[in-house]
Amino acid sequence: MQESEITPAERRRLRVRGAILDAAERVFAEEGEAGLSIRRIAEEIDYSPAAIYKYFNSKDDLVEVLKESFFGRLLAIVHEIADRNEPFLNRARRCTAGYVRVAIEKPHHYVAAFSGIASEDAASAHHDEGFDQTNKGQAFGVLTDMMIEGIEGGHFRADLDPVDAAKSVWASIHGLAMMIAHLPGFPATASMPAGLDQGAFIDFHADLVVRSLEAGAGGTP
Amino acid sequence: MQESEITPAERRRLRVRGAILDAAERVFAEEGEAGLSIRRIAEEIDYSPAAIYKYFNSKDDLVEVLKESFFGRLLAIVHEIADRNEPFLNRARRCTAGYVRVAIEKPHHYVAAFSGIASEDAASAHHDEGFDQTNKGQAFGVLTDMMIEGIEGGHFRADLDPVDAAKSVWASIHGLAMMIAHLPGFPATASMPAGLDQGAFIDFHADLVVRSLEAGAGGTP
DNA sequence: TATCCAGAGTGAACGGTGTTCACTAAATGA
DNA sequence: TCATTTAGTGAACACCGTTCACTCTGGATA
Repeated sequence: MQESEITPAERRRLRVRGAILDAAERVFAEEGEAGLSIRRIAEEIDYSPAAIYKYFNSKDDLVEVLKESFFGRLLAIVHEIADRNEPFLNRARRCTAGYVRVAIEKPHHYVAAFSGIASEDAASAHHDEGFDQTNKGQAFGVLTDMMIEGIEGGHFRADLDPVDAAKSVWASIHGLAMMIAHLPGFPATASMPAGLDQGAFIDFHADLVVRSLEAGAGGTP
Repeated sequence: MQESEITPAERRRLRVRGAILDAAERVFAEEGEAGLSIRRIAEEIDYSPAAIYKYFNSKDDLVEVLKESFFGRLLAIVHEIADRNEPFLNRARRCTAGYVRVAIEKPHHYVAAFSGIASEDAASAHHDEGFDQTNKGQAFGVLTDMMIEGIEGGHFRADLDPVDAAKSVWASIHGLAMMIAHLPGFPATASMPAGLDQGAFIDFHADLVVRSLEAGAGGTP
């Protein structure tokens, strides 16, 4: 027990667990949470539905793993962009646009990652994890750091609170990501007049979001 | 048959239909789409589950009515604010903040109104309704009109395309509404550092969103 | 008034869901 | 070799949306 070796049994277990997650990931990406069922996963990997419960306590737990790993990837990419060697405002724009682009690569994942959050958030608070321990907390940290850099560098308004500004920026780009995830093809949609295509619109939106923070803008006197 | 009088039978039918919608509305507001079941509605109004199907073709149809009526109310209130006699920038800020406030009054409704949209949007296009005939199209129209007014009045950057600007603004406020709907209490959340309270944050966000459009800001040269 | 029928309302069923539980069989440790 | 854990199973439970054959009744018609 105190050996840190990985036994063949453990390796087997990990492989089956991986197969379950792979199958789930595949179905989820294509058909979303609605199309994903325990029986479907079981069928896909030639096990009985009950077997899944030897590896996950519930369907929610399983889906939680998918969401966390997706969000982790999103975080990593945004982080990578944020650390590039580029003029600040370019980086800021690329970060916001990049967030949206990665988010909408797997619309079902992105939507789901925010849908079941209420309980999860309460749960993580209960587990005494600080806000910077969760994936969402880390994503938020990247954003806040960028605000601080922008304000201290004189790019952004000096009277901005970095935390509130970060939340506002997140809300704005989250909104675009959700719009695209829910109505695929947005901003080119049947219920709206045409305009920029999707790629250009993402950049346009990112530009506006960053611009709202810049020093020298109008606003309340 | 050609009489336009309302017969007692029709009145009865309308009353039962209303009772179904009332019960559904009540459950939906409290527990969301997950907690709403045909059997639950039937129980609530002392009918059998099968009876519901004499009034609605499917659960989706029923929920669609709830969503449409909520979105109609949201539209009406934003419209009302947009038409007030106030300085333009104030109106713009109040509109965006008002949208968020009304949206989060019934979080489940707001989320649902955007969740099942993909098919609905395709369906409405198929039915040859122009984009200004749908509730969403109308809401969008209000926003676009405001952009045009702002640009022509010299409040907003002259090089903005009103349609794209309206979409961007909508995305930004939609994002905040979704954030609050999904994580109740946002921006005061376990996974984020504290800052402005919810009411103040909505105004702050609205201010930033409007500011991003204002003439005289920085931005790409 | 007697008759007919459209339509409201029902109970039982179908196929689907997540989940549990008693059970077998195989692998592991002593 | 024996005991104990553990992977895996099939059947069942309680729910879900939906359908269907059925009864009953209110109102129009002959």
